[in-house]
Amino acid sequence: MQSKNQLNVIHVALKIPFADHLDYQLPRSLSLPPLGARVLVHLGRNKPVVGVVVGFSETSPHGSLKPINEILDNEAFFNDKNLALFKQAAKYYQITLGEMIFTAVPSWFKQVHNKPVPQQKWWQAKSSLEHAEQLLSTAPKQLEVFQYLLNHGPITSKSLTHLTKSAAQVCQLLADKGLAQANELCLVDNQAAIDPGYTLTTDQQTAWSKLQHHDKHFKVMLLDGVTGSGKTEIYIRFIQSLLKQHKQVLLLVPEIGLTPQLFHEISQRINGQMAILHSGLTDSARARVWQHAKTGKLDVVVATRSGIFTPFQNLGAILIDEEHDLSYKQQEGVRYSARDLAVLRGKIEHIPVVLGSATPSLETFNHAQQGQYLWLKLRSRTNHNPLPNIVLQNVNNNKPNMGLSVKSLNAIRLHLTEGNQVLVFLNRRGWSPKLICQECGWVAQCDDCDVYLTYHKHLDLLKCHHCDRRYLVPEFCPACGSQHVETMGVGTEKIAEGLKKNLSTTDVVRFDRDCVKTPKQWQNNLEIVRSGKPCVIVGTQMLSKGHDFPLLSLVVVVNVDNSFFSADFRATEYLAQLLTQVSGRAGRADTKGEVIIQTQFPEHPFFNALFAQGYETFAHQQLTERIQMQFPPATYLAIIRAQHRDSYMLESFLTEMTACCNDNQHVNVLGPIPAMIAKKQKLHRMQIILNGNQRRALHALIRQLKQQFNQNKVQWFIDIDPVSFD
DNA sequence: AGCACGCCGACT
DNA sequence: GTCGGCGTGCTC
Repeated sequence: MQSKNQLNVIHVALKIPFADHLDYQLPRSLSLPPLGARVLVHLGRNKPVVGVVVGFSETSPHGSLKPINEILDNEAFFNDKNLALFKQAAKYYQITLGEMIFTAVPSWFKQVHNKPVPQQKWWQAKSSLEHAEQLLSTAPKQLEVFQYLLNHGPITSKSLTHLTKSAAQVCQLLADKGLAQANELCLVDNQAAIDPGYTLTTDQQTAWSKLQHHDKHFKVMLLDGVTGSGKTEIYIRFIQSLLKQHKQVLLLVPEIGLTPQLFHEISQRINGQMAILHSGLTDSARARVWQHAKTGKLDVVVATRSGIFTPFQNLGAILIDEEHDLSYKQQEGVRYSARDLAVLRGKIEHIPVVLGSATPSLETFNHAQQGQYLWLKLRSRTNHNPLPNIVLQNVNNNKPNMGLSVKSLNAIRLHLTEGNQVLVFLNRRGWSPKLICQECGWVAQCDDCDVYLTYHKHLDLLKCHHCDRRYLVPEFCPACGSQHVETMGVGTEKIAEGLKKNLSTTDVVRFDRDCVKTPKQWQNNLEIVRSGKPCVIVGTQMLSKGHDFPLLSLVVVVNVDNSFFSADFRATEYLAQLLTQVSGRAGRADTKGEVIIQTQFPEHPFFNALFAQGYETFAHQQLTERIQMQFPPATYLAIIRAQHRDSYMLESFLTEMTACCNDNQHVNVLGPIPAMIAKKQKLHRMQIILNGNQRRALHALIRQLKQQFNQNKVQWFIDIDPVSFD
């Protein structure tokens, strides 16, 4: 079959950092694999690995080529648009094509054995109860399962194990009798969608009609709506209209915790197959979603960050909820931004991209203001809840005790007696973030990291929040021998204990990484809150987004002042987003909500800018400032990060690298400077910050550096469009 | 990245 | 005498 001129050299992308692809020879025994198919090849000494076909040629510049061992897909695993996304993303983030592809793929598809993805069986009753009762009069267990299927199906047999351990077998028996039916997907009844018959607000109507004009081509739209303005309703209508055109929809959400809520809300309103995709799933579950999205069996996928790479047969739109959220940026390995890749993917697939937020990032805000993105504003609240009353509480003349001032405590008491719930927000877990010697000023630090240790009272230990190393509390100051070593500052543990002491009759529910480690603990905590009795919720970042607590009428924010001294130029943007999001949680239909912010600087212009004029005006001011100061989004940023156990080696290496950048016309170079955490797990960390007003020049410089410094003495990597300096 | 080869220090 | 540290170099 193969003639002389045939393309027998196959370009295979592999998970390697030094080349986009390696060349392999197609043996005569195999037919030409399609572009985008996975193949099995050997790499190095004799290691079988999975690669992806990304090109063909007649000849190769390399000497003797190894053969393709096996073709794993008869049809393309990735279509042209998928490959285009990977190629452009790899180029943008300055990594190899293979690295990009293989950070996206569920590991099931990287396994050399190429077994089919294990399927799930969703069982459903297929007969009437009367008929089943006749047939199963002598099989009570089967009848019980049948009844359960009738009321709760479709369901997996795994979710039936509370009825019988052999649920899978019982289901099969029912199927044999024609009483039940299994499907590989959770088939939704096509008539089941509920139409609550909402009337859209004027804002919603305007947004919705504009949105409909852009449902068949590439267009980025910012759905800019305050909390309670009905963004979800717009998402749902958009999804419905796309499903009618037999298109698929990808909806990205920031955190795992949010997926079930939104999933549920949407699933009730649409006729179609939905799936959730997030890092908490098993690998085979993730692979299953990929497979069904790829073959077009799924209509809607609700996913977190990595879901942006899900292959679809006929993708119609990408929606990104809470687009400003930092969790869309991967902070290790390939540092991609799912939000930015969504825009890229929209362009490649010729489909609309909807970015939703009550507090858009300045990057997105900028695009909207310049008209590159279509700006859809929702300014009125559908629930007509009045906006909360915001109180800036000066803690200088109102000293907090256990983190909360007397005024705050009184307010909390008042709201509780009115039968409401209260949220105390504090971005710091543990008892106190510092252990300090009162005489010489020594502060307990981690031996392996350059950070202070946090005291945890329930453990009576000092903990490093960066490497998790634990230390005993010293009885004497190791520096001067003094006995006056005391904790300083406040964390969630202390706040919660202070509240318990002061409000002995009320439940205090704590949400932080120490208390909520598993989904079950989340659930337990949620149940207490959802039960509706008055309680105080103490939480960190974990709580700022997502879960709706309908009975919340007061939010107390503790310790926001750090942001005013942060070295991160985005700190005030983040604080504004956080305060706006958190404030949106306070207030009910019948009670006006209240937000108390404990601060030493109530006169700070930040508060006035944000609260007197609102987020939009605030963002506008910030943007003007950024442009003046030549910071993103007016310019483009990249960070070169490096770490080494020898601080001298590290610094001299980066100094050499900086010298190569200094004569660049278009890029400003800052560094080498220590990373914000200058030492982590025994490794010193430094960085070079590159800031340029031309993306091309910045990328060209980085490409040059990669070529020039491709040694392996000092580990370094590039972070394009960094969002944090950690 | 992963893996092999290779050359020097502290252990049965 | 070996085990094992990590420096160096290669992968089509």
